[in-house]
Amino acid sequence: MLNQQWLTTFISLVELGHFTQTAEKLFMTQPGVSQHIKKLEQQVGSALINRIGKRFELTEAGLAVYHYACLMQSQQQALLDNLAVDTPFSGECKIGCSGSMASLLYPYLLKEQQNHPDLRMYLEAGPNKRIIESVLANQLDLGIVTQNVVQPELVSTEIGLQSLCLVLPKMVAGKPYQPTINFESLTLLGMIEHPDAHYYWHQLKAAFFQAESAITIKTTGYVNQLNQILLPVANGLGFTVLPEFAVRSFVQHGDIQIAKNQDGQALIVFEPLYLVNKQHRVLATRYQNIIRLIKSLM
Amino acid sequence: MLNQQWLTTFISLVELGHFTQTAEKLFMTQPGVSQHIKKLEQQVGSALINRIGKRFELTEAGLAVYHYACLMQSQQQALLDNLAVDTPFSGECKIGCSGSMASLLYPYLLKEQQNHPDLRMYLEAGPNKRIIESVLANQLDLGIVTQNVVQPELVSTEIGLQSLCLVLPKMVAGKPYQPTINFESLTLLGMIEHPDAHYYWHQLKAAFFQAESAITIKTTGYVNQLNQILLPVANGLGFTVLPEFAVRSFVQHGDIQIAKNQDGQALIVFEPLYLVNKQHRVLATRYQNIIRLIKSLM
DNA sequence: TATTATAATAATTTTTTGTTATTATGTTTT
DNA sequence: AAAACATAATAACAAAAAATTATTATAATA
Repeated sequence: MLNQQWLTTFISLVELGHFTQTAEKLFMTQPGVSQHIKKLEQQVGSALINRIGKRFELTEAGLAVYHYACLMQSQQQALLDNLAVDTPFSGECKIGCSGSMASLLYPYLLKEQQNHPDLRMYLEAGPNKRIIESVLANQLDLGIVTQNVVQPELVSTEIGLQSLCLVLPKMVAGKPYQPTINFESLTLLGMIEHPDAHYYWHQLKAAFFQAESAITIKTTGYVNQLNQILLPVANGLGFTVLPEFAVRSFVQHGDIQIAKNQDGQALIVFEPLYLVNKQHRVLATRYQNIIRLIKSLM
Repeated sequence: MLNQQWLTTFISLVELGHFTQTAEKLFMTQPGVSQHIKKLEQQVGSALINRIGKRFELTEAGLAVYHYACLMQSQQQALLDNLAVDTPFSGECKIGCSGSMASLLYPYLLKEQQNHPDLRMYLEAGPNKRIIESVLANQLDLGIVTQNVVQPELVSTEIGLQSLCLVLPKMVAGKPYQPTINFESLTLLGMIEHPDAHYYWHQLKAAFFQAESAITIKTTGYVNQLNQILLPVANGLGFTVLPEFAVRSFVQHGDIQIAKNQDGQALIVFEPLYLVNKQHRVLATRYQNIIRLIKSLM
């Protein structure tokens, strides 16, 4: 790797055009400057300056290295400036959660960013598994998941409950569809899949259809855009399982309904939400505020 | 400045997660790795890793420094790759010339770039003086000027002649304008200025109006966009002086005419064009081709 | 619990870097 | 044109930095 100190010397030399003056400016001796340049030329593998008597002219390579050196210097300054601060309202917040959680959370995060323009929100929606992997790989600092992770590298804190409900069409093939369903009718209707559908369905099945747990349900569609998952349901093409707040924000609310069991009780299960972060990475101060915001929303 | 070698060690450490393995990979000993990290932390001014027993976790600063180090490495690779090659058909060509010359030259330069996609043409139009300054400051490698520069830092080679002509409107205030002019009629008409107008006018005056050289001509307009200089002339608002090829490429050719003297001879002066570059900077190979192209156009 | 593996520390050697003194060669001044 | 001055290269030496070896403490693992 190119020696940065030599690059610094080279910058001064180019700008002053003078070995002795460069030495004075950098509190070193003139032979030191000569040495730095010579070594830099060796490292780079080509002449940087063209010596004309006691003056010199930059070579093609010299000009390129000069520009490079200037770039390095400014980038390093930027790095050091960044490292110095750990303020509560600036910096990048890298968070991951499910798609439905993202659509709930993102507006609030953006509002936060508007209030504090030096914050930069980076929100990634994905399934539990990928979020956990990303947190482990330092690509995300904070994850919101529905599983209580047991890995020793991670800490998880319960922050609240989310209610999952089974969403049905109001009409199927032109006829009203009964909200008081049984497992067989679901089997006939089929499921609209989405990234978390399998996991959500598993939760619901465990709560309400323990007996039939072995039977698999046919899939009648797949979308991974949250705001489009309920469209096929509204069109009578299948049922799906989603968090309640995601269902409430659906526009064509009249075309869907939440399933009930024989007693008229809504088919809803509550599942805990966990905040996940790496055990030994101290979260930056700015996350305290974000965590408070997330908790207040649950 | 951050020591690049230490950064390299840090990159390996982060990626391998292991001091001993890092040492092996970089052909050094394990205490050396420990030393590098310690020194880097001192230089940066904050801890880069959080030591948990024999394992470690990156800190906020550590992650930032890791990203920085990766960036440095790729940028340096890019630099060294660039330095290695001096091929005739790749690299940046930084050339300066007058606006009119630019409009003649640019299409050919672009054609050259299309034939050799690794070439990058950077053409700057400006007055002689600025071109010479830019060449001196290494912002341009090659200049085309109309003055035979005498500075010892520069070399200039004559490459041809350019013909300057005095352009008049066909009509002024609804009446045909006589192309056989004298100095007085020009004085009445006024001049449309552009960046090189003064210098061009000086040349023409010296050739045809030596007696009246002290008299100044009023200015009736100014544009620095070459393709718009002749518009006010076409509208009868003034005369101007331009290279002949720039006049020929003007669209509303019917609205302008080239001045003649009493003998019916066109008022044209030839002025030499010079290629200028720095004496002690060896031009990259790619310029040989460009110079050949320029000469062929003259 | 014993064994193995890993990283930190201290002491020493090696390498690198910087300085002084000197020389050769340009620049400027008279 | 000659003398005075200034500048950069070189060589020899001193100082500082970095790498290694040997050792120890401690964590991970069988």
